[in-house]
Amino acid sequence: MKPNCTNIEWHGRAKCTACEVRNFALFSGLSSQELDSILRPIDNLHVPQHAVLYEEGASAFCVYTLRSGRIKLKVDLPNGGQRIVRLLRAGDVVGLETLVDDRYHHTAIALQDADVCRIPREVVTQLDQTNPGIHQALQQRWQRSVDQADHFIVALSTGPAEARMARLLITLDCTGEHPETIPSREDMGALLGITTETASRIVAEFKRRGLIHADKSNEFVCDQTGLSKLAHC
Amino acid sequence: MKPNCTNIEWHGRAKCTACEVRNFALFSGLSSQELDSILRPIDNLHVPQHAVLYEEGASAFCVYTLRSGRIKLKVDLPNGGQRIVRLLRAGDVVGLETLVDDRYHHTAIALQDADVCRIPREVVTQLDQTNPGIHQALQQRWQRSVDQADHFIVALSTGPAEARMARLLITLDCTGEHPETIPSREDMGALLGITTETASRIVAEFKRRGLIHADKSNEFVCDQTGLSKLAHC
DNA sequence: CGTTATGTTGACCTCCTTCAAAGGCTGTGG
DNA sequence: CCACAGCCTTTGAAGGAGGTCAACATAACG
Repeated sequence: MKPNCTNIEWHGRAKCTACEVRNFALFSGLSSQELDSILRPIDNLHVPQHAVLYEEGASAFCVYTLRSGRIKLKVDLPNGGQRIVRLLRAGDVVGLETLVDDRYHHTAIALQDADVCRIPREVVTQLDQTNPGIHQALQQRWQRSVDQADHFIVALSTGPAEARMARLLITLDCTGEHPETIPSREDMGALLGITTETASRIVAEFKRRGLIHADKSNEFVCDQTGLSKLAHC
Repeated sequence: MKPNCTNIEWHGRAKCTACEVRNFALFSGLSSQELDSILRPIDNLHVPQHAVLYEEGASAFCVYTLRSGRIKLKVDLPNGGQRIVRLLRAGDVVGLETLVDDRYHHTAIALQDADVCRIPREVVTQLDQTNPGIHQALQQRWQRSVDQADHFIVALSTGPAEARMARLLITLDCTGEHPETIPSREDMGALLGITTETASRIVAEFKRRGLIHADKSNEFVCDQTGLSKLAHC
């Protein structure tokens, strides 16, 4: 997790003004001028796979925008296990609770190598007050969190394990054009509220039925239509 | 569901300025003057038990503040069943998605007779722009929705059914001082992602073990400490 | 007082967990 | 380059938890 933007050497620094995240992320409503004046305290971090971005209960000073990669938000259970409550991808905001609470509510871990923009709380709150566009964008981000959480309840925590797994794979959206890295069986279990073994069994069975094709080491493609039949049960 | 505030006859109309909701709800940052100028378009509705406040997918023009009673947010499943994704009580805001979307994302139904304040979207958005206090309050409401959704994932959709039920009863917070109306077994099933029968079995078993005492018709009190032992499994 | 929802209980069977072991992949050191 | 360790995945067998279907009890209601 090494800083980038604050390092003048970093070639990506200049790209921030033309950052691809601008198009869908928090700052889409800003002019280049405004963007420049804010950019200084914002830092670009690389989060290697399995690295912890922040820990549940830790002091929260920053919000993050996910530029690439995938991040999971998990909560530790009293019995030693863990439950994943959110799965974030490029364009999602991480750690919004920073704006109203001084502690993070989850532990954020990179599922794959990820790039994030670290934004101090004050930057966001200030922009929020001065710029109506940001304000609207923030509300949308918040609602998106709610919608994603609801999806975890309705789609990933309801019904038999096989249907949940099918819905998870659909959620991951791994078509031929967009092959994705398949999560570990342990993570899939924590996502669906089932054991690692059951997750393994179901994935293995899906492979046998031809619903999943594991291309390379851990890239995979899946039959969306076939899966959606199972999802409706 | 009959309007109150707009009916000049209604005696509760005057109470709005001294509304007990003011203390914890959306308008806690407002002066009496400001409050008065806005109050006109706001209406107080009574929602009888089992009545539908709004339906999933319906056009969303209003946000609601829950003054009393309890409201469930549910989603219909493709197989005919249903999943409850939120349980709201006095002070909670209902239908926040109105501010960023023109459709409601859930169906809102009163578990018990409820009183709500109906607030047109424009009132909230306008206040949000002019009054920083409202702005902060709104963000907190939004985060609260996220936290409640997360609680449904972590506490009510994780682990064996008995532990989930124990956590649900703890969440309902029915001590001796605050006896609560126990939800129907069907609703408990939809809350926990289990069948009505299993919900019934567990509740009956809890009664036998003395963890729940059903006082009156459907008021009940429960042994919080006894339940929390089961919750940790 | 019959009729209809809602709660309770039983029997059976499926699904999932648990415990255990074997196979595969990766990295490391000899 | 091979051997070995460590981790993850896969698979098996057994037991338990929860689903399903059905009967019955109880409460609510006209």
